[in-house]
Amino acid sequence: MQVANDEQSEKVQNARETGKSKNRRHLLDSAANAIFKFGFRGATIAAIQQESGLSRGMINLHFETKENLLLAVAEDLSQHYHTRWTRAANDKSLPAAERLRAIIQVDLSPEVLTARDVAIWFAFRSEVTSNPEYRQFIDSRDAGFRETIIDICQTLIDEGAYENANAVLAANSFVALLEGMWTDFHLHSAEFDRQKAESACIYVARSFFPDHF
Amino acid sequence: MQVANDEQSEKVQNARETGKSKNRRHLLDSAANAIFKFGFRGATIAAIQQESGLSRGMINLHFETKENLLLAVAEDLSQHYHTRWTRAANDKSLPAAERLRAIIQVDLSPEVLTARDVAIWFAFRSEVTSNPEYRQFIDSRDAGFRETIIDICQTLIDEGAYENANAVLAANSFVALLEGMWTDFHLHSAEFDRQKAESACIYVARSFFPDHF
DNA sequence: ACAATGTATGTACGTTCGTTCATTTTGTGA
DNA sequence: TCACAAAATGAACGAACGTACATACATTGT
Repeated sequence: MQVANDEQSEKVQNARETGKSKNRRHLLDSAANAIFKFGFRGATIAAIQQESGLSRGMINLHFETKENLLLAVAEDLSQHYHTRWTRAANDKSLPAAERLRAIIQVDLSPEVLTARDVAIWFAFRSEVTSNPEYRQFIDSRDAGFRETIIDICQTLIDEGAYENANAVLAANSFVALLEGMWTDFHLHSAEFDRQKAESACIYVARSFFPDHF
Repeated sequence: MQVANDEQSEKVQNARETGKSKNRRHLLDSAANAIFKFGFRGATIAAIQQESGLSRGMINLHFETKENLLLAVAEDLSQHYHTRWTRAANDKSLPAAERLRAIIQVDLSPEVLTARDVAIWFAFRSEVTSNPEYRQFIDSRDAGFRETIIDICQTLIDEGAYENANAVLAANSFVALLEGMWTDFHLHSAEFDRQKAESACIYVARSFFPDHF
């Protein structure tokens, strides 16, 4: 979350404002760490405060309520992921096959697929049925992501003139495949091998589009 | 000589014993419902008690602690899933391709893939990093599952003499694919279509093993 | 330099948490 | 039938929860 200044173009932050936004940022990280270390249930005000090293009242000063802080963590995570995959997917100079490869690589990169962040994804997703407010943030692979993959698959099918191919089915498979890799990483992060995961994804891509991969 | 048959062999349940185990079973379901309705954090003693209609002390009587009850819920869920997929996978009379199809179908069936159970899977998985005791139960697709899929894939590769095929990569893809379908179902249960999900899985299977699917 | 204003602190408060346990109810065996 | 034991109950407890708020500190504009 960016600091909302009066003037959108200029960032004339005084020492006071920079200090405040710095603490806000620090609280987001501390809350994320607390969720990772102690789980959703263990991420209490006391735990987050101890993690941050700041004072107890800080959370309510910056976020009013603890729930608002958690929502801000989810939003932060969502934005972080969104900027990464769109950066990889929207490089129109690359051919479709390379864009698909780039999306896969980003999804499995140490920048996106971290033990902490994936644990937090799971935490919010676990309560999405009981707390619908989380939905807007946890649905990282939203309609836009899926549609992008569909477009790429359709392009590849057209380029390769593959018979009996189906862009929607192929795209759904890819989305599920990537989700499943995240799950595997979350549950077996010690044995997880990013290279093998990528190989499996490319293996699927080659099966779908043998002339491209 | 006297045969010691009185103990352990038969379960002559009293009305008292049946009543107790009935309440235990009821508490497991009530706890599961509470997790589904209110999330892991909202599944308090009070919530579970209200859900069950039983008295407050019941939980501690049957499970000592609330955490034990949660562990029992995880164990119950794990066993339920395990019996289902093994039943589908171990029918040796079926050819390998049909066994793979059966596993896919079970995984996506209304018996296994329910909104409540998947939400509970996510709940326990979300805290597996902070509470290692959960690991033994939440790893539904354990080594046995993966190895079974690998075996099936290897059999199919041998049967079809597919070139450039790799059983491990194919199996990892299938496991991730099924996990991803669960995630999709969890996040978009309203729009989720079991038939389309199965079609996507079969689409992958056909891409891997065109002579079999 | 100095009010004014925004930021930071930590104690205090009411609520809710999980657990305990004295009591009541129910089923069992003699 | 009756003494006994197991099962079930719910009020009571200390601990931990999130929040409110009086206070202290730091930065700003004049």
